[in-house]
Amino acid sequence: MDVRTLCLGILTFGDATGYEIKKAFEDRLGLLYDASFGSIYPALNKLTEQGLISCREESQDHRPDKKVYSVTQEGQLEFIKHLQRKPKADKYRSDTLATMMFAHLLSPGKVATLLDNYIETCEENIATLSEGCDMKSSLSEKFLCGFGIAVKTASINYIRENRHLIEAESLLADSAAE
Amino acid sequence: MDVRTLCLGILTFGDATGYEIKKAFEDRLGLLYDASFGSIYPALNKLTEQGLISCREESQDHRPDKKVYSVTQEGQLEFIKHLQRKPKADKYRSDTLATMMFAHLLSPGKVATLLDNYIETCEENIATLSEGCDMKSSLSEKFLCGFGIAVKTASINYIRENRHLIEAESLLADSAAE
DNA sequence: CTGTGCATGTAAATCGTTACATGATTGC
DNA sequence: GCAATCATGTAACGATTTACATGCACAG
Repeated sequence: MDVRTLCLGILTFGDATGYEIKKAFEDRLGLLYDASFGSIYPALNKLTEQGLISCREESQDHRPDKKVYSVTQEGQLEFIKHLQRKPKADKYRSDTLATMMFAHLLSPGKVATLLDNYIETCEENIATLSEGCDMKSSLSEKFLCGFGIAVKTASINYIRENRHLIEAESLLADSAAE
Repeated sequence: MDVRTLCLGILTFGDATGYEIKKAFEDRLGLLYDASFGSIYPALNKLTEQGLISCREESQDHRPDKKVYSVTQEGQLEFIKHLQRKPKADKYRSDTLATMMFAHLLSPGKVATLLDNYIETCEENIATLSEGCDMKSSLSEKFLCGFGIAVKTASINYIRENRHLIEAESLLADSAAE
């Protein structure tokens, strides 16, 4: 799903400014998708052009003016139509795991450190998600949060139980290099 | 990791043509990364320009000529240097899961179908990975394969146990719409 | 007085896919 | 005869990030 579509979707939860949409990306979809201002603002302009959202300007005291966006009927319909499409396959990108494919080029110490750091990051993710999970209002947010926790927990367990495989590969290459 | 770097890495396993590198992406990294010819061939040309790989042309009987690439010493060093860098955070992109965030706009039937299909896809992934896992020669490949299986298995279990959350959200919105 | 939060935007650069272009061989 | 596999490449297009540009308010 591209930023444009996701912005439209986020606005179905209620009116918001570009700035708030950025936060919604972090809060609601942080696990899956993110977007920078450089993609959000142009996306909002395009959606407005297309009549899928509307915009009203509000001036504030002690704050910069803001543009509050709302979904139009066409926008809501367009988004629902988009949701009917066959979802694309998941994609899991991991620099660390990719690096592990080249364990034959790394020292056993480096491999161990990478795996330790990876586990640590997963644990931090779980902590953040657990914290957030209770605060979330909607069931779907709890669902996604829990999904993240489940996947990260499984990742940690797998690595703890199988890191010897990758560490062996590195050792092997290391001794061969002598 | 970008395609250029990954091509360099794949070549550390042995010489290969662009075509074979494409297959290596599928075989070794299919779970994590993929690349099209449109990115591989230009990457190989650039790496050659930079002197990180070298190229020899081989003509074949009954087959088109091919260009076989090898990593140079500089290339190997450059790649190892790249591996030392702090790996970027993992990113899990899922259209299906993102769609679930908008369950309030979907019929309960649609949500159920999406989840069923998602589980089915995960099961297919697991089957493919299990099959492949035995055939893999290197320990690191087995490790990655196993990782995929572990994550997908955890995903399925989580969804089976928690799909009621998301299905409730959809039902709620559905009844409110009446 | 410095960083953080609020608030919006543009332009350049990066990275990648898709589609096109070409062409032989092998298996069904 | 048609699809698949082998084999290489370019060009158009799309999406997104990064860096830049601006500016006020509040807390430590």
